[in-house]
Amino acid sequence: MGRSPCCEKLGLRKGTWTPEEDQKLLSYIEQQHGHSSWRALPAKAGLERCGKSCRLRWTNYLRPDIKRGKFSSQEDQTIIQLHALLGNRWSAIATHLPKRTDNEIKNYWNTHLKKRLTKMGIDPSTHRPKTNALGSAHQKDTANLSHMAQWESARLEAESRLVRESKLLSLSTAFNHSHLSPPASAQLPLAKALASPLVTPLEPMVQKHYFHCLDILKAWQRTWTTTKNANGFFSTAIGSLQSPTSTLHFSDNTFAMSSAARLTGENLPFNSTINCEARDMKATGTSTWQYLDTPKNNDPLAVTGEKMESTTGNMMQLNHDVNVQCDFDPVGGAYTMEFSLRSPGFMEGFADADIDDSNNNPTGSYQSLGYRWGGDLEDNQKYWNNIVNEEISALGSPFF
DNA sequence: AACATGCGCAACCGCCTGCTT
DNA sequence: CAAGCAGGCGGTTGCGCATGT
Repeated sequence: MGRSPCCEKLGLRKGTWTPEEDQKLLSYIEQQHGHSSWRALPAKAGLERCGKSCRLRWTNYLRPDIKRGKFSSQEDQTIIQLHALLGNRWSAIATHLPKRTDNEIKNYWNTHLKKRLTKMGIDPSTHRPKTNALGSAHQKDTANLSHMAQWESARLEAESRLVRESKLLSLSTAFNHSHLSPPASAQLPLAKALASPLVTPLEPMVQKHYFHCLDILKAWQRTWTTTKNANGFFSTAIGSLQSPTSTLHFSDNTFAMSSAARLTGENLPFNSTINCEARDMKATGTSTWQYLDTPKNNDPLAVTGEKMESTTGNMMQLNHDVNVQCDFDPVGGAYTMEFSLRSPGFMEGFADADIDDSNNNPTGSYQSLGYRWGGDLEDNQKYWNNIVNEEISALGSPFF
């Protein structure tokens, strides 16, 4: 059906706004009537503009809660990471950068960040290193970004799961909301949930999806480091972990989401034991090890996983063994391994791995030190508040 | 000094979704 | 149920300014 442009009416001004026009619009909205109806606003405010133009001018420029000026390096990083995760969903990205508009972020991406990534040898659309154009040293420099880009696949999986969950939920009374009638919620785009302004209360179920997504972001923003000690053991851990700031409890088992914790390094374990510890939750599912990169000699891998089940409880011990076997010579092989857990709530993992590769039959252990999963709204709200207060570096997960 | 080129960004355009009638 | 309206979103344009020749 579409909608005809509202500026086609004769006599309506277009182009750059004058200070006088700005003042009229500002004065009308702030001191008189707000902006309940953009279409009716221009005439009432004495502006020869269409309502759409007024709305854009207000939201992108005149609104008092807009931060203008140079983007900080932290904002740069956030935009790049979010773009890798969300693509060109500028409104969704803007919700994670307080006081920045989607239009400003979009412009900044197109004029600065895109070029910067290109210079670094990163394809700005895929966030992967451009192939065949880089030396190994450069590849190392950009490995982290490549690693980040791998989370995109995890995100897509999570998003598709969210859509499936939404479909199921839409059949229940839980989704009885005017904005989410069954046919609409069955196609609930995650981006819509993300794009919802925080000042507008989200429908509770959508809030859960929203905060789960933030959890993904949080996990994704961590960096993994792998070091090898003097005894020939590799130790892999997530960096910058802090003490918990709140206690989470898991109140329902509605959602099935996955977390993915990745280990990156060289000559990582071939026979591994995974010990998972969780609390206040019921976790069922299958964990898998997966080589994300092709081993050096392209030998096939034999990966086995065991189904795990646990019970609920205040303090639950979840022991789970996974064997990862491969039959290629590990020497010189560099690859990435993925360990994923699926649970009723979102989990993000923290793990430590000790791998002994000092003999010809390398073994090692991979021990999870804690998980954080989707909890109730209040706790997640605290978490979100911390993010918007730019305190992400001081955040930690409850059980780390 | 004059012109060309590049850049940044505000603003526009067209499409989409959801709501109302 | 269809049509129209309002607002939101992402892609694109074009103006103004800075820089280069």
